[in-house]
Amino acid sequence: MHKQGLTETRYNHLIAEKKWQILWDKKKFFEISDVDISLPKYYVLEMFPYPSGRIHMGHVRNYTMGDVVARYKRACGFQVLHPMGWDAFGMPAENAAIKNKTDPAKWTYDNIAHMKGQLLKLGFSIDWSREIATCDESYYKQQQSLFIDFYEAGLIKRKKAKVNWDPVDQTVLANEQVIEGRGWRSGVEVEQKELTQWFLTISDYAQELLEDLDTLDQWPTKVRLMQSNWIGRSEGLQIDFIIANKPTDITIDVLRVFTTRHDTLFGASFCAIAANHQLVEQLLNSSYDNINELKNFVATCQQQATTQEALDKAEKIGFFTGIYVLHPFDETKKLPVYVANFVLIEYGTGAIFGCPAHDQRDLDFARKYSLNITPVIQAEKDEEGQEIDLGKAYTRDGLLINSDFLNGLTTEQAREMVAKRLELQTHNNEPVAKRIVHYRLRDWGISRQRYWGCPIPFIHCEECGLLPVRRKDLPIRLPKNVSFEIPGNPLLRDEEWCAVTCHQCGKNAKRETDTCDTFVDSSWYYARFTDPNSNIPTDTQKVNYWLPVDQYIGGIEHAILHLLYSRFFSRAMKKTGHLDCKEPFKGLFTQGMVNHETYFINDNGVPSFFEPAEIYIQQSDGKRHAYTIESDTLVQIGTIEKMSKSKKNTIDPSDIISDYGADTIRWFMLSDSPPEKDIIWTAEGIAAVYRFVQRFWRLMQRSICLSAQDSRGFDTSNVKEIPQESMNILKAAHKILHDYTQALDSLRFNVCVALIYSFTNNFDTYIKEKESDKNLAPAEIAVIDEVVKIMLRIVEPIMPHLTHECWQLTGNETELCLLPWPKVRQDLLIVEEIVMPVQVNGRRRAEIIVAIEATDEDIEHQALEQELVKEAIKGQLIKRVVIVPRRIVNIVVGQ
RNA sequence: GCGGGUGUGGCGGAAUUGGUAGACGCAAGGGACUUAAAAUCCCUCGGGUUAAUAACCCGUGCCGGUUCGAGUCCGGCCACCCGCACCA
Repeated sequence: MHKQGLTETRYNHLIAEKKWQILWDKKKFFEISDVDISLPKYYVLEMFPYPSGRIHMGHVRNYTMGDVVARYKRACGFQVLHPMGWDAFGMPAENAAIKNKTDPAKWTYDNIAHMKGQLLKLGFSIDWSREIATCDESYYKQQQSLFIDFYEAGLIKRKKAKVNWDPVDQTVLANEQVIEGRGWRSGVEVEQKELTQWFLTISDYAQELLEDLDTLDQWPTKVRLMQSNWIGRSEGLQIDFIIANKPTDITIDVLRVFTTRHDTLFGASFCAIAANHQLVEQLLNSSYDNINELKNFVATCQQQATTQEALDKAEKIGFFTGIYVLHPFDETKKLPVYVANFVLIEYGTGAIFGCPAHDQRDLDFARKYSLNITPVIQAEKDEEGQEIDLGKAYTRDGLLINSDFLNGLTTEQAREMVAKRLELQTHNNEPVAKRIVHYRLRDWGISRQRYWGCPIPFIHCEECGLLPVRRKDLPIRLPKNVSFEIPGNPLLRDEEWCAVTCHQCGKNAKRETDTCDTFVDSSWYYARFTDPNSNIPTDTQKVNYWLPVDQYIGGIEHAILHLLYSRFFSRAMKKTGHLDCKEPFKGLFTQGMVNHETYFINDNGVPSFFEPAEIYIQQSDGKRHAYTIESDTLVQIGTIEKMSKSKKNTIDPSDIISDYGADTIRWFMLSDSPPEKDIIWTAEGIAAVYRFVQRFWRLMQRSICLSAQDSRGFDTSNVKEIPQESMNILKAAHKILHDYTQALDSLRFNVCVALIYSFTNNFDTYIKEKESDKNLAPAEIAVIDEVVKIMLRIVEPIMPHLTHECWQLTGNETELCLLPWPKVRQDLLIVEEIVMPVQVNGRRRAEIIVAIEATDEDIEHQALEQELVKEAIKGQLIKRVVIVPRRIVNIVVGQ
């Protein structure tokens, strides 16, 4: 291209993006076929998608961030693993099958094909040769093998337990999948059922999972905290209260309670047990007098709603059993035992002692049943010296009162003293109390009574009992052509599939019909990516080279579920010899959502929503008004919310890619908002980015046109021969390179974007001046060339197609994405002169330009010379002059 | 209730971690080019005093403190957001 012959062209994203995507794919730039374990590695991973059918903006934002990191790290010399796969098992495929009478497998693989096509158009630098879907036989075969290993190592158990049953989805749910008493998918209230289920023994790892959170210094504190709360460690005391008047037919002679407030033991005035406590069960099966009343009460408790509002309003009610227990320090004191609706069987021992003065629930209860309220902690006085409100339980620390030998001790000392004494006290040769650590974390129930999941590789033999399938018989494949017309688990009804011959005794046996929770599938996929075709779950050498994942990126919604399960899985896989790292994700980044405003009309109090595509916006008297395109009806502009089908405020990424291009959408996703915060999608915003894409293209065309002139081999390290203006732009470019690299290292993409905008403005001004200059000096040509190279290289991770297209204009042979990251020239960051603001008593009065080597005396002298400074000082005494090197001058004056 | 976070123009947000608050982008207003539109380019844009793009005053949720100097640190409030929760 020649300067005179230049006619600026518009950048055609449709042609350019297609061209580069084909080339990258053909040259396999992003595939790692032969791993060189002597190279430094970097594993960047984004949470793999569920193949719902279409890519949404959340995916685009997530994978754009990952791609920028991957491209950047490659340029920094790392061997980068950046794979993609599909979390492909799960309910939606089955629901679709029920609705449309399709095969879940076909539905899933069709969706994968479509979504992969969408992802390819975004130009992500993904190693597609490693693509896996969790519903692939080759994947779940290895998962079944892992399952058997875990079983043999005691990491999986089959046990009878109360589980959460979702009556709509007809399956069991893990505790983590129950939100406010409702199934996380179906939204209906879950029921409690006693079933024999498969459990992963995650609770054995509670302490380790908790402690090791401290090592995850590249995780958001928030996520670590959420996990810590979920594991819910509490140190307390388990105390056995001796039953004073044991009724006949009752085998229990002590009531075991758990408490963290044993310092308040002298304030105890009753005990309470859960409605489904063992003692209640025994009473119901005994010759107990009030058996009918008790039955009724238990029924009332079980009907109790578990929603938040209901719990807030629910009255504390109890039923006196007629049983009394002895106070462990004072046998003359007998505490009545109640069945109470606020005591949970799941927590602790399902029984408590109540201390009304220092626990709000106990106080409410005590008031209702006229039980003693004895304060045992001296309440602090408030600011006005008033005793703190007695209507409320005093739950803070303080000094002990009314507590015999504990009087005067602090709460902490009292706890220690109580524990010590009760540990020594015995009943039937057993210590009355034991210090225990209780965790909220329960074992992870993974049985699902569904078809579209990984079959659990076990058989039930009438003779031999429960047996794992032999390895050589793996995988246990899902049956094909299954009917979904009857509700419930199709596997259970498939007699042909269920019937097997026991490999041990040769008799008839039945296949296990439960499948794995899909969270099992996603708990180890990051390990499988390191060698997706291996005929064992992981290739030790490869998995240990690549793991841990250096940067994992995904949504905060997985803070507990997926991330906790994965942390457990890596430990379990370590124990069974499949890999050698405890923590699977070294760095974690949780990105914000993509939001959009909503449009609706009020239809008799019910909002009826419109898609952004159905709406146009007009401005009048400073306000925005929305109208429907179809009929010009005025609609209301609602709140800005997460894009969702129900609010119809979604934008299809594919439409944006065809209208504006992948680079535009990628740039938009990273601009403005910090990556951890939500971003607001606007039509104006995306149009503005597109303007920038065109502007950048024009600027690069013009710059490359200038730099194409002969620079006669000028070397820009000859700084003395570079004219001032060009020197300034070269320095600015290196400063941007420096700042940009720093921002990228800390994933502050929005700052990167702003830096590029800013520098583009400067460079544009500079190029305009140089274009009017007929005879550019070789030094100037060389500077333009260097600046263009830096710009293109650093923008490439975000807008790879556009920058490759520009790079092609320079005539360089090597593809841009293969070039190393530019080195910051430290000599160019050094400034000779600095602008220093001069303050008088902290108020800025003037600015001085000083040489870098200027002494404090020089600076002070120059500062005091300023007219405005003189005026501000006028008549006052200079007390002190603060000079912060390279920053600021502050003159402190006074009378 | 417990735990955590956030608060900066009309909006999204910068601010070298204690050193010129408002970078950059959006929106808005004005202008140039054009028959017109699109596209592009230029200017203004926190509030106030002012002829002024001279200078000064106020200004980072509120009150106070530390400091030569506070958006940044400390104490106390207020508001909003998120997570957990009859957890003993």
